[in-house]
Amino acid sequence: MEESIFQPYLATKSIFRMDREILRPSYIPDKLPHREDHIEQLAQILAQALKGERPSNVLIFGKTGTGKTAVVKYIENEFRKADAARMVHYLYMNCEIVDTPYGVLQGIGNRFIENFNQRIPFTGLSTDRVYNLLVEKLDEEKRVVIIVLDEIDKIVLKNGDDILYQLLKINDDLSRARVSLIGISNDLKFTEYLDPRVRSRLSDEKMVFPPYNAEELRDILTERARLAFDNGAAPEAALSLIAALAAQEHGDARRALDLLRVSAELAERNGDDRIAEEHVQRAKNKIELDTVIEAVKSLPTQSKLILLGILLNEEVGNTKLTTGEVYTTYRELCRRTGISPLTQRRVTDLISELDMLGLVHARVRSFGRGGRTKEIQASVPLLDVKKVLEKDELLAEVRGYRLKVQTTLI
DNA sequence: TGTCCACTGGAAGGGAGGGCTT
DNA sequence: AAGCCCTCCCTTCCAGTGGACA
Repeated sequence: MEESIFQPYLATKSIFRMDREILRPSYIPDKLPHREDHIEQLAQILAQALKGERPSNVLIFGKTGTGKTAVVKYIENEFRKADAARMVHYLYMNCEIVDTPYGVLQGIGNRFIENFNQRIPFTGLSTDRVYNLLVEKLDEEKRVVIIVLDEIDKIVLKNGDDILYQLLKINDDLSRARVSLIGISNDLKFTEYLDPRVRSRLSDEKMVFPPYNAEELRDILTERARLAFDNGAAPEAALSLIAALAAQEHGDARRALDLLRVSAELAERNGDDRIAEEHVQRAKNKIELDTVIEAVKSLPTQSKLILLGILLNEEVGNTKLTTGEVYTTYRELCRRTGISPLTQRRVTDLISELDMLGLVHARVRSFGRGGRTKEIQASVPLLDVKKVLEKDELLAEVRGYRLKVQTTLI
């Protein structure tokens, strides 16, 4: 066969044993190290459902990557196995993606509607209508419905607790079906935003998932590495390093697994047969940069313009900016690109969004007579991000544009 | 001690885009 | 076609504010 340019890459022997899905956070292994107790506790509560009774509502707390979602999905699989007759419906919903009351009701409802044409549309009906439709659908049969609301704090923060109130009292409107809720939150304080009645009904049972420490992370990595790699491809030293790095980042197991996967990919691409410390360090940098670049790419144009404005200032040595300065630069960029400018009020909000995404630092500071404003600073690598921004066709007019250096008088 | 700057961030509301109901 | 309803993105309006300075 003729040599193709792909040949060298195909020839390198993969250090992954089979598909690398095993290292993705979405993969649910048969064993979740250091979460056995939580699984058991949750199983005990939810087992009621198999007797046809409504289990208690559960609230689960824990930071990202502490295994909340994994445990909940694990239980879902167990229900699949145990409940052949499908009396128990277990449905998972992420409130960060579906973040409106309407969306949640619609999402739940559609799980019970097989006929595509009868599905609840994503807009158009009144929320009450959708609720009634949902009640009607659920009550068609005697069944127990367990609804998992992941990132439940997101929806409460945005829309208040009306939707939870509605879902909690849905059992009063049902005669045959029964509904239980499992809420998952990153934020321990989130119940403070709830109406006391909602709070007490929602948290019949509470569970807290503590962050993993380095040792526990190493166990998790070892377990996964055993499945994913051939012997020796992931030496203990490498796993320990990854565990240590991830433990520094608040014990996030998802981070640890990502780091392992990317380290392995880098080792493989390099033609090495095992993961070395160097691969781990490079993987760490790569992940950090990739995350930022992805976030920047998916920004709406207006936010890109604002971010570019902040970076252009940084380029000329102006690192700490006020809202006013950012807005002035932004207006200039709008003028040059022909994009119609937003009001300063809106731009403040967009700056706050950039802050939440971790792309800039913005904190409110008072300069006395100089007024009270945000102090804004980019927190992304200037050159890499600028390159990404300038790829946007809408920003073509300002490619290579530089700000004039301020002549400081003093 | 009070003033006053440059905003902040809440509230209300408009209107576009989507889609059902009658 | 007219009348609703929902969400998203945005504008307008504005009371409120931390702290350097007079």
